Amino acid sequence: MAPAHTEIHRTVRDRLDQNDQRYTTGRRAVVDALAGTEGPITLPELIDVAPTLAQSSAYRNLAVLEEVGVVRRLVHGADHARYELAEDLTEHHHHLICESCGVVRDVTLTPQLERRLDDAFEALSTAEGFAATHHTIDLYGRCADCRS
Amino acid sequence: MAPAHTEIHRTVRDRLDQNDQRYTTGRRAVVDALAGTEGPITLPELIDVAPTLAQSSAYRNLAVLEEVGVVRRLVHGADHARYELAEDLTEHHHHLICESCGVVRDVTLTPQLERRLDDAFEALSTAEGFAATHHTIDLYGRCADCRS
DNA sequence: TTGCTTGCAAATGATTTGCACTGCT
DNA sequence: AGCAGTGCAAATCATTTGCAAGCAA
Repeated sequence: MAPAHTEIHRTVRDRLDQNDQRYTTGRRAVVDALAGTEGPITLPELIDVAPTLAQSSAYRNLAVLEEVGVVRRLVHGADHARYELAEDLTEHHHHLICESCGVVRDVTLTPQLERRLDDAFEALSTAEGFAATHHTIDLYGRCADCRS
Repeated sequence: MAPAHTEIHRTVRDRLDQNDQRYTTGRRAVVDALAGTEGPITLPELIDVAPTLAQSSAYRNLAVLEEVGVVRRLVHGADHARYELAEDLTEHHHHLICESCGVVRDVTLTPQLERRLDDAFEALSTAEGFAATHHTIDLYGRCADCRS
C-alpha cells in the first residue's frame, strides 16, 4: 500500500533534513502534486496542478528532491521529462507508455515474477561486473483512450 | 544470431524501398556505424565513427531510419539520446546503463524468462485495454570500469 | 531533368542559470 | 541578520529546420 500523504511528507522532510535542505512551501507543493496523480507527470502538468510555482522553481525543487532520493525523473521519447515520487514513497511499479498521446500509467507485476527478475538481474550483474541499483520496465503501445 | 552486415544492408534497403526512400551513402554510413558497435551510441559517438556525416544529416538520416523501423532511439537520463539498430536487425535484448559514465551495454535474458514476461505483459495489456507493441527493460547502476 | 539529400547556419524549445529580492531560522 | 529559496529573464545546448547546392533515378 502507498503511504498516506502525511507519512509521505514526514519522510520527505527527514530526507531533506539529512541533506541540510529545507522543506519549503514550494517543495511541499511539488510533493503534493506528485502524490496526487495516477502516474508520472510532466513539468507543465505539474504547474497546472500547482500554479503558485514558477517554472524555474519547479525545476529546481524537482532537482533537489531527486538529489535526496524522493523524486524520480523519467525520460521517454516525448518532449518533456516526467517526474514521480521515488519508490520508497510509493511502491515498486512499472510503466505503460502510450506512444500516441504520451500518457504514462503505473502497473505492477506479481511478486513472484519480480522475484524471478531480481534473480536474473543479479546473475547478469555479477557476470558483467555491474553494480545494479534499480531497474525499469516499460511497455510501449496505444492506450485505451487513443484506441477508441 | 545477429545478421551479417550484408544481410543488414539488404533488409535496410528493402525497408527504405517500401517507404519510397533512398539508401544513400550517408544512410549506409549510419547503419554501418550502428552495426559496428557493442551497444547503442550517441550522436557525437556516431559522428566520431562516421566523420563524413554532417551533424544535421546524421540526425535526419537517423529520423528516416527510425521512421521505417530499422533504427531505435533510446533516451535515458543523459544529455544525448542513443541510437541502435531495431531488433529485427539484431535480436531482442535489454540494457545495462551506467549512471556514472552513461555507457549502455546490451544484455539478454533467458527465453523462458522472456516468455513469462510476455505472458505477464499480455495479461496486463488486456486488463488495461492497452495495445502493447514492445517493451524495454533497463538495469541502472555502475559499470565495471567506473567501479574500479 | 526533377526532386530528394546534404551541409551550413540559423531557429527552436526544454531545461538551466545569474541576479536581485523575499522569507525562514 | 544571514543565508537558502524564489521569480524573472537571459543563457545553454541537443535537436530541428530553411535554404542553396549536389547527386541519384
